[in-house]
This record gives sequence, structure tokens and C-alpha cells, in this order.
Amino acid sequence: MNSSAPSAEPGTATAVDGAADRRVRADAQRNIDALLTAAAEVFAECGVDAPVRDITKKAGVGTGTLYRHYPQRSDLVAAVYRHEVDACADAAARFAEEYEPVEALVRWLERLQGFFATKRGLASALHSGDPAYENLPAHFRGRFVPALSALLDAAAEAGQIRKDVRPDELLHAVAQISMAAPMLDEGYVDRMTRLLVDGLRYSG
Amino acid sequence: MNSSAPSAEPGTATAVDGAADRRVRADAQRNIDALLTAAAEVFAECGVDAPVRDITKKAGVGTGTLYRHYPQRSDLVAAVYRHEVDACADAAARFAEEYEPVEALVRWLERLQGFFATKRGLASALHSGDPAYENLPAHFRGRFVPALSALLDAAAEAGQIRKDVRPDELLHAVAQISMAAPMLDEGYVDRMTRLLVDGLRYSG
DNA sequence: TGCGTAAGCGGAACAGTGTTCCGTATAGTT
DNA sequence: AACTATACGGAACACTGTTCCGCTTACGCA
Repeated sequence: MNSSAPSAEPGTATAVDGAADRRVRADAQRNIDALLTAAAEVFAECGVDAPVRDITKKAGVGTGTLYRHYPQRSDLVAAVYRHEVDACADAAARFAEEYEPVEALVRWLERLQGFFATKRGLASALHSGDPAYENLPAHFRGRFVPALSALLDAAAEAGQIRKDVRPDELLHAVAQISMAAPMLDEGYVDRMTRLLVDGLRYSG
Repeated sequence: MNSSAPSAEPGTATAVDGAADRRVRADAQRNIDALLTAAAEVFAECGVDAPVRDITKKAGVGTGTLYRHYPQRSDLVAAVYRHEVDACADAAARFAEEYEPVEALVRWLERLQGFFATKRGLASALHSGDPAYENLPAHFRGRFVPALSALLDAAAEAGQIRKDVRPDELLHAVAQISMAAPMLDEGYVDRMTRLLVDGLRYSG
């Protein structure tokens, strides 16, 4: 659950995610957690444009409480996003332990694709210029590229896939494919992702 | 000024752009024109998320009038977009008459780039799933690909550029470059577009 | 244990959206 | 000139994000 990002540029946002910064009252931490999980659920169901009040209601919290911890709506969005990026990145290490290299890779790509599935509307937000989103892309790459890189290396080491695929490029491709969702056939994303993995297996 | 699109799928939107469909009162047509130009200006300055009231005020028209002609805000956005796509596409034929092949091509690509410059925020709207935007991409391609194709053919015919560049791909490239604007250096778009044209000239 | 207080809470109120409604004005016809 | 379908304007409505402030409570300290 805990973030593993090295430094969380101080002064940008307010809320405390994991470790204590300077003594946070227990009820406050409880509310922050409730908001984070409620927001994640609401965003997944209705997109990132869901009304703030839907979230506070689901979290059983007043709107004032939300704005105490996240001064802007976009700060909450960014926090949820970081939180889920971290969760997804951490899953890579877990899969690497539990499964053999290629299966770990496949499972993680599915997980990654699931991550994108709950992010409809965020791609637009990213381009909005809101400063709250400014360093989300960097966090995204900073967490995902090493995670994918490790999985690829392990599979390549075992001689199960090619060695000449750059993790950042594969990541970008999966992201592009997963984002293009609307007006496209249901299974499109799955098929394309699978195709990429098969491509990795091909030794030509 | 007039639209050249063949069929304007009936029943989708309401407002009359150019030719009369079934007798439009003179004052109504006047207001539609005022709205269209006012909206274009406001969108260019503030992006497509600009408040409706800014537009009606600039057009000297009540909000009710707007909604009479464009039942939804997005219908107005779509109408302005189509209008400007048409204007830009028509410019291609004009340039082809007035200038020699390559200069006509260059001038039109600049014009196209100017078109994208006034479209900040629309890329996001396109992905929003609003049915009003559903066939805008098709209209975009339907008008721009032939326009660019003609310019490329003429220049290639005159032996001034290569013949192996697909208009749809070049169009896509210019669009991608022109959309990537924020957080990038000022002259980036110009430099990249120019680079593409120089690439066309190169005969290897 | 009990107290004082800073930290935190809730939700009513505010400001700014898109959209609807309806009484009034008028273009085009007879 | 009179008549009426069409169109107009802008106040009012519903729904946003955000602020404000009186009340509550967790927690350090006697």
C-alpha cells in the first residue's frame, strides 16, 4: 500500500499518504484513507469528472474535510493516481516472486491494462495544464519503467523472450493502446496486448 | 464560407450553416452567423471550455437564442469546428491557384497549423464520448486528406518533392505535432513542420 | 485521571457553470 | 394592416467546485 517514491516534493499538496510527516491526528488519517479509496471507486465507475459530493458521500465525510486535505479537486485526483501507480508498480515485484518470468510479465501487463481501464478521462486532464498534474507523467515513468524493465530482464535472462525491446517503448505502446478505447471493439485492448507479448516471444 | 460537405446527416443538430433547408427567418440566420463567428473568436482565445455566456454576450444575443439553434453546448462547438475545417480545406484550392506548387503546400501547412493552434482543449473533448463529436474526425479526414493530397500531387508532378509520402500520414504527423503544444518550447511546432517539408524536398 | 486547546469536522452558503422556460417582439404572409 | 408561426432575451433552475465558520474531538500535559 505504501508509496515507494523517493521524494514527494514538499509543499505541493497537503494530504498525507503513508508515513507520518509531522504527527497526523488519527481521525484525520482515517478520513484521508476513506477519501482515497472512495475516490478510487467513484473515479473507476464514473471517470475522473465525477462530482466531489459523490466522493465525500461515499467516504462518509463532509466536503470541508476533503478540501482540508486536498485544497483542489485536482489534488485528490493526482493523489489517487499516484496511489494506484504505486500499487500497480508494486504488483510487479510480487508477480516476479510468485510466477515464472513470462507468466509474471503477462500477468503484470494485464494488471497494467486494468490500471488504464479505470483512468478514462485522465488523459484529457493531463493535458489541461493544471499544475497539480505537472509531475504525474514523471512519476508514471519513474515507477513503471523500472518495474517493466525488471520483468523483461528476468524473462530475457531465462531465454524466453527477446532482449532487444526497450521497456519505455513497450510501456508507451501499451498505454497508447489502452487509452484508445472508445468507439473501438470490446476485446481490442486485450488482443493488441496479447499480440505484443507474442511478439516478444518471437525469436525470428 | 459555405460548407462543401456532401451530406449533413439530418436530425443530428439543428442550426443552419449555409444553404436554406426549409426557410429560415432572416433575423435567425443573422444570429446564427453572429454566434458562429463570436464562438470561433472566444474558443480561439480561451479554449473550447469557455463559458457559454461569454459567447452570447460577444454575439449580442440571449442564451435562449443560442440554445434554440444549438440544443447543446457541444453542438455549437461541433458547428464551429466543422466551419473552420471547411474554411481551412477551401484555402488549399485557393493557394494552389495563387502560388507555385511547393509554396502553396508550405502556406497551407502553416494555415493548418494555425487551425490547430485555435483548437486547444478540443482533443480532450473529442475523447469525451459526447455524440455531438462522433463524426467530427471523419469530417476532418474527409476534407483535409483530399486537400493535402492535391497539393502534394501538384508539387510531385512538378518534380519539386518526393512522391512516396502518404497524405493521411503527413496530415496525422502535423496534427500530432501541433497538438503536443503545452510545456514545449515556443517555436517547436514551426520547427517540426518546417522539418517535415524539408524532408519532402529531399530526393535522396 | 481530567483539562485545554490546537487540529479537524460537517455541511450550509457562495460563485460560476450549462440548460430550460416563458412572456414579449417581429418577419413574412394574407 | 392584421395575423401568426417563428424567434428573441434573460431570469430562473439544477448542478458543479470551493469557501467559511461554528462545533467537535483527539491528544499532550498536569
